[in-house]
Amino acid sequence: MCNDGVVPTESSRVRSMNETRDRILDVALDVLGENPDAGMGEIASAAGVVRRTVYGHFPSRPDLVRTLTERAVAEMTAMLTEINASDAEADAAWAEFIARVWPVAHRYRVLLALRRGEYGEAIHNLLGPVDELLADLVKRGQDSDVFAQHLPAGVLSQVAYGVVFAIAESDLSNGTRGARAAAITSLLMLGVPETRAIARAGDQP
Amino acid sequence: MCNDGVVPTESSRVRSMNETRDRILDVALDVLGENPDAGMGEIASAAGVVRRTVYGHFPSRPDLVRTLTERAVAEMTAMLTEINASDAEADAAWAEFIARVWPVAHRYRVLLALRRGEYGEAIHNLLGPVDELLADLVKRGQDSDVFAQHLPAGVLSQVAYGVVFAIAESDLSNGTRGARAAAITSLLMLGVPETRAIARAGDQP
DNA sequence: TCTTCGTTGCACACCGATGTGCAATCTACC
DNA sequence: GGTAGATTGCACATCGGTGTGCAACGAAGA
Repeated sequence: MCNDGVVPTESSRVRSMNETRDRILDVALDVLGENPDAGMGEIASAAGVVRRTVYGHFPSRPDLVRTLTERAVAEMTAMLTEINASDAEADAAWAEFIARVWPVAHRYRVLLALRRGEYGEAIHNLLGPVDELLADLVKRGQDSDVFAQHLPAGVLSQVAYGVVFAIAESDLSNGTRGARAAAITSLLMLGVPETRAIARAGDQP
Repeated sequence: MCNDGVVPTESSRVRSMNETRDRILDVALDVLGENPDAGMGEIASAAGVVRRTVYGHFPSRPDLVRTLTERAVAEMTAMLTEINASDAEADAAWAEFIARVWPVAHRYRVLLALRRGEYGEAIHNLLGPVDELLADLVKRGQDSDVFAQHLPAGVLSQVAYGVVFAIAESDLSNGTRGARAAAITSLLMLGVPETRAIARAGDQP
């Protein structure tokens, strides 16, 4: 009949299923963020669902984690390629990246913790593209003498955005205060002089 | 007879026992540094000893971890109180701290990873004094306008020495190159201008 | 109304790690 | 040589998490 849109196979049936699936993913990001070793049981109850149901959507725990990671990588790469495409100066681009990453940084903090440990290898591979884009941005900044060169772009970018997550974890994640602080701090570490760093961070209200 | 010195109760007996005990602790620091979730079995075999023997020295896994933490805390606090007692400028003191901490930073990296997860609470408490001393040093720097004030001393110190460990983990832990880079990076993040940061880091050969 | 299918609650087997017990073994010390 | 004690090798029980099977329930769809 009125098959409006795409793939309306079953209007309410598959929808509520997708809702629980998404809810499980959302909650899992939260729970694993608190404790990366949380079990399927914890995730299930946090999602208001029975453990058995989680296994109905994700065959195994690694599957769930992988899906989570792929989600994060997709978001991040989209954001980063867009920013990296602009011709803004590297420090301005970095500040914008922090501003846009901030609302989700705390959400995806689990990925940093998960990089070492069981799935470390897999996640590391998934996160590869993000790392590259980040390193590219820093390299661009170093080549244009906006960023310092006391460390190779690869490690500098890693450490710099590790700092962002570290700040995101420390209490003051309320409002934009944390975002500004994170932007300033990472810019300082990248070698941007204090006054300029503050100005760049201020560019993003 | 010749009871030379203190507590020579049994000269070679208890000594070889202490040797294995120390070896277990040393190796455990290593193994847990690679994988904080490593089991007693892994630690034991890495120490060239059977699992049962480890339980002979440490009643339980938490006991082992606690002993490890106490060791680290003792070393760190000793180092920090000494440095903090000097009347050097805050950035010079920080540079010296990094220089002295560097050789063991990679060794104690497990503590950073262990702060979240099972023993998180306990370790956090143990590490309290170290955190305080670090925060004191940064506060001193902020009060004398040597360090920036875009973040409260508490979180700034945490993030700054988190960076040191992060750099220590990233490959280039060979020689003093890494130490210099870590000192410069953390000083930059603390708000010290680049030229001065490089000079301070250079003070420590 | 009857069917479909996601969900539930319970069952179970499996696995790995923890911690303990105990006899056997080897070695430093008497 | 004999003995104490650390170490070993193996046994075992326990615990928690994983993944699966299956009969029920309940609500959307034919």
